Amino acid sequence: MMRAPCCDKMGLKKGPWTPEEDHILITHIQKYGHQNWRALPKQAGLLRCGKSCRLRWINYLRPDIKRGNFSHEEEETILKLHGILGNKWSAIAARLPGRTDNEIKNFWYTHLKKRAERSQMQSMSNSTSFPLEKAQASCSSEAEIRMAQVAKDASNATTTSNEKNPPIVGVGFYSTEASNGCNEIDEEMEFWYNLFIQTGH
DNA sequence: AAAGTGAACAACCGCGTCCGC
DNA sequence: GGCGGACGCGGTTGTTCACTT
Repeated sequence: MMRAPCCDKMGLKKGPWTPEEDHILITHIQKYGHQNWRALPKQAGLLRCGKSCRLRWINYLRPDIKRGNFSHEEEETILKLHGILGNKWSAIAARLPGRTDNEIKNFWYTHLKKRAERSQMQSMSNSTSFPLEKAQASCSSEAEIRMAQVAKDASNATTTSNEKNPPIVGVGFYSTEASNGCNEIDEEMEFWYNLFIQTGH
């Protein structure tokens, strides 16, 4: 199928948004809403493509956006949800009110990825005394199975396209818990299971 | 003070899916 | 049921800024 050209149209501005453009976009959306992103820039008198407007609004101009540093709780939540959901940034963002998928994605790649990798390396070295595979094999609890199902459902509910992402395997931060035994994993699973239930999935 | 380097963040791009015609 | 426009998502790139040499 032929894809309609979007941002490559001649005459459309690219690059950083100016305060004036932000003001125009905010005013227009507050007045008329955003039923049609494609038509919006023309109606508002912006030399931007609809995609660019949408991104700007969703990631920075929405009134409910929470700016500033991530709290420790938010960090932990991202780490855990990423372990469950993988790179489903929109699904993760849905569990963090005021945070956007782009913000979380950036935060992951600049901060948390290294932490998760360190954690994984640590678990690798620990695995000589207590192999992860062994732990996982013996810990394939009912809670774990439920958790996988819930995570899958939650992911499907919030996003539809994602064949590209690898299967969700909690090797990263879960592995450290794995080395401590099954009970903690079960508790962890139960916690996140309950969280999903409470949030409606 | 200038150059180099890496981290952090903003924005763009391509693709898959949805949905109306 | 097929087509095509629009939207949303995730990956990637570009830019800015802070820090080091």
